[in-house]
Amino acid sequence: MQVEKPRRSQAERRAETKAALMNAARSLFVQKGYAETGTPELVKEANVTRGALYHHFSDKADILRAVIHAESQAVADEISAKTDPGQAPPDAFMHGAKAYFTAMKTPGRAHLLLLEGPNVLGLEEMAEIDRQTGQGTLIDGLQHAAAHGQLPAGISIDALADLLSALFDRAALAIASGADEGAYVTATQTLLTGVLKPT
Amino acid sequence: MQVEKPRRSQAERRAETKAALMNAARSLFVQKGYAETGTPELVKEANVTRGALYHHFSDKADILRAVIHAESQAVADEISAKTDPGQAPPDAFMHGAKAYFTAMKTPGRAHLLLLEGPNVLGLEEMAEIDRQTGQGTLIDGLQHAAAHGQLPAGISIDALADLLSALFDRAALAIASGADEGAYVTATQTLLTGVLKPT
DNA sequence: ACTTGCATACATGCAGCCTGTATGTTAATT
DNA sequence: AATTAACATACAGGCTGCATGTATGCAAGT
Repeated sequence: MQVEKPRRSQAERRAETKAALMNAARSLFVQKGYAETGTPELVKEANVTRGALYHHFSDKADILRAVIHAESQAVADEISAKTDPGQAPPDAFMHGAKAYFTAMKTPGRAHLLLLEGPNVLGLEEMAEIDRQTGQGTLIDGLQHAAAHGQLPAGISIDALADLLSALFDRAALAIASGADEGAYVTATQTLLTGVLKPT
Repeated sequence: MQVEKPRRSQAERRAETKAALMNAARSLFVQKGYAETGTPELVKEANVTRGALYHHFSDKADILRAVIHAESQAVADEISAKTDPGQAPPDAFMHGAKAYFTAMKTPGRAHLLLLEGPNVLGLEEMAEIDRQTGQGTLIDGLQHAAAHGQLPAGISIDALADLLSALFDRAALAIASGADEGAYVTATQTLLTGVLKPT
């Protein structure tokens, strides 16, 4: 019995172990939570050693950072794939929200992006990641709506975007946790149409 | 130099050390965060030993639980003191929200109740604490509004309450973090009046 | 083509800290 | 005086981050 050693290039080797670590991390962080997952258990699941882990990532939080980043990117991709860029503001928000809800239904994703992420990395860094991946879609949309006179005068777009963001997140989390999707979509829609008055 | 030993009753002694521990915990958890505060540091600040800590609390999270509970109770008390029970739903929510924002301005309170609490104890337990202290004011208010036909037909009160709760929390956190209070109050009001249509 | 030197990608071992518990001690209550 | 509550002290286990050791791919020179 000889274990085969398929001579891999450094780049391949590197990519494979990094992927193995991130897969194991995603799985365990979702299953048991970040704090309850130790690095010994993590590397065992990934079939590498702790040395490899600390070679690829600066510390334990850095793995979560990488996982979160990938997950956030996936959400942004899913949404932009299902979103029509030239859509009128009244419906555009609701379509975007639904796409967001759908993307967040991917198992474990809501847990990672809405719970573990903010907990470990903090709200500021999560906002920064959102900016890098999602490019501040919400604020753009609101500014567009404001330009068309569909927002009440004198309202702060930043504050409104912040509140709506919290709203969407909570809805996504509830839906992903098995709550009645229809109820949350309806409630979200009601709140949205309440601020966005037609031209 | 003789250190005085003021013969205290067991009840006094117990209350004093417990208070010292909770004060130290509140201070350090706010200053450095829960995870970054070790029990050795905590007991040093409280001038007791780790033995006392584990005599009064089952584990580290149990101290945070006690602090959170007290803080949540304080919020509930402040709000109910400034709230008129027999107020019409259109304004009642906004007055309640403002009272909530004000109560949450107490230094460290937002950090404890909206960040550390959910992180460490989880959303479910936080909801349970809210139920015990705040007695589900929001849902009551919404049901009252619905009974007077001030809510859109077919909307889920539970879902709406959940979303509004997330909204208020985010606003409170932003305000407590130094954001422009007026902007958030206005945005909150706009969203609220959007769902609550007058009779 | 082959070796020589080097950098990359890990593996292993160690030091420090932290949590929870078990056991010991003092002081109040009965 | 006996008992029990309220601590204090000591210990075991685990986990993180780093420091050091090793092997493998790679690139250059000859």
